[in-house]
Amino acid sequence: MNAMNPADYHESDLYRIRHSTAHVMAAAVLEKFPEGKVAIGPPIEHGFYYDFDLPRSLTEEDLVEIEARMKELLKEKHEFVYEELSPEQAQALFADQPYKLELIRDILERGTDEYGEKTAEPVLSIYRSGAFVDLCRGPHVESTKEIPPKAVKLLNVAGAYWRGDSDRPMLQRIYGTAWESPKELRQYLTWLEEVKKRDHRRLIKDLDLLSFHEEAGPGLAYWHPKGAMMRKIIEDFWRDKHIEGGYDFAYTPHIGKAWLWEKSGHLDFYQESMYAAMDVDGQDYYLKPMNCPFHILIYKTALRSYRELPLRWAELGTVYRYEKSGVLHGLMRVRGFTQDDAHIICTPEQIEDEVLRVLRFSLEMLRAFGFEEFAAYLSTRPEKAVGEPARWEQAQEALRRAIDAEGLEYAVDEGGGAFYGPKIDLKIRDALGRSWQLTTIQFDFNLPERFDMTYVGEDGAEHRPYMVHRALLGSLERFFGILVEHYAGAFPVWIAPEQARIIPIADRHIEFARQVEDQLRQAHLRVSTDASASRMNAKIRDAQLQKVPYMLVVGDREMEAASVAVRLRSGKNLGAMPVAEFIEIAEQAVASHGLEA
RNA sequence: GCCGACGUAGCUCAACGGUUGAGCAUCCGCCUUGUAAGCGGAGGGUUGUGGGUUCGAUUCCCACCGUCGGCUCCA
Repeated sequence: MNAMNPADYHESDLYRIRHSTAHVMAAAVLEKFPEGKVAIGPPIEHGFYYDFDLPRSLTEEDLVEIEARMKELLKEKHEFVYEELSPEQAQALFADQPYKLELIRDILERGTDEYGEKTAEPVLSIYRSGAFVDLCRGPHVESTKEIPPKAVKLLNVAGAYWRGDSDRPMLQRIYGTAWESPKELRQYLTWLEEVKKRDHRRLIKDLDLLSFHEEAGPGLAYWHPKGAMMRKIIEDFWRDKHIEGGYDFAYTPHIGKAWLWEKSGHLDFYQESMYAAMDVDGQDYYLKPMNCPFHILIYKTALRSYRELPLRWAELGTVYRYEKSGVLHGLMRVRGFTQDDAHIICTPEQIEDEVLRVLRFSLEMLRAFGFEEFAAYLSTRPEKAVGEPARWEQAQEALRRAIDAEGLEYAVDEGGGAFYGPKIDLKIRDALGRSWQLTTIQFDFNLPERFDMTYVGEDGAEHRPYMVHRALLGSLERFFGILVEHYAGAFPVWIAPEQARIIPIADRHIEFARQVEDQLRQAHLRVSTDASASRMNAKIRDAQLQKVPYMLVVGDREMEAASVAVRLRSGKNLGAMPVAEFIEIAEQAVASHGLEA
């Protein structure tokens, strides 16, 4: 399911098919609910949707019915006929469609199309197909005969605000998908099943990695021993890399007085997403939503010289944010999480080198975890911003040059930066072709000002340092969830919580199995022996389901030869080999960060 | 936060206006096994929580909590 680039997609036949299918769906819905109001219905990445204002909530059965009716309509082979209208004609045609009237007003007054995008000149165009007519800029297929009915499927219903505005009415959105052929639809549905199979919320349960507890608070993750082992491995690797990368570490508290958050501005801007204050000896304390103010306090414990810059301070800092209940999603969106945070404090002259260094560092880190495809996003100065324009300019240039130096493809989000500074975000593509934002590298012209951070320059005067926040993996929880889905739980050997499982065939082999286990443990492999009463086949099945990379079967023959019969979770059987040889193979896999071999 | 759906044993799911069932897992036996489930037995749920309707609710209604699909949001 690799995505086309947006411009190509917009011009494609597939786009037309989906856009037209959305119209056919709207036609079917209006037949069923003649009093229904229609909003907008664009193509999206893997299909289309259409928003409706209907007299009642749609059910699963409605969807089945609507889909069946759509297929009939498609078979009737309606032409899509384009027409341009005068404002009066358009208003008359859509007199009982308030959402369309609003769109017409916008097209005329704001020069935008029905999706709110700017257009060259306002044109009120419609497409007729059968009895259905919709305000629409197109493009569409010539006729519904271009849409194979068996390549169309409705997927689900969800609520969606009119114009995406939470102050406006909630509409019902029907999501559907459409393809050029039934075969492509089947492939897409298979892909959706694969997505579901890899869902980290399922896998963290099946693999006994983490849990959540309703009784103890939503959005708060509990790391079980196996998940904790993996996290430890990730953290150890992360720390070692940071030492090599010239970072120092900090540890800071989890709570701080209101003063800190007033000073940082968090209470002004983000209070609604902070956990409520707790009263301690008559003072308000808050759980930290970010680590930066703490690092700044450390910075300010000394008069800093330009000679000690750049400072690079990293912390796996656990923060708490009160995310709205409806947005929590497994490990991907939680209320308590650990950022792989760092702050770089440097002089203006150093900024370019530092940015490039971070970017390279990030790519190296992400590659180590098996991600190979990256895309960069540069977000620049918004209308409302703090900090001198010259600094913004310099920072943006530094970011741009770093991206160029690494040869990354990137998109610019003009005016998309935070009010306090420009940033680069890096997205990775996972094994299913989905992209996830991980790394963020953000300038901050706000906090150094608010906390009056300074350093003494060569000239003996005080200067304001640059400060860059960066998180490479983002949050450990979320990164973990992404890793789980990327590998479908079959982690590379170096990360796998259990690298090898020894499977004695009969009880008389258990003692030998323990000896082997001990040898492997001495070689720093994570290993266990399945001494249960089950048969070998059941033990293998169990290890397979737990996605253990190496299964070492030991029976009479192995005991005789002091060997292990190595089975990989891929199903491949390497046969018997001396224990030392297996250790070598496993160590090789660990060192290469690869899968079992 | 908003719209909709859902919440039954550790897990996956079934059933029902009238004293909840299965598979897997667990425990106990028997079997001692050669590359994805050997066989038998036992234990385990005041059906998310709190109200209401009813002779009677797990089932119907309301509220709350949580989960799921989205929307808004994501410093």
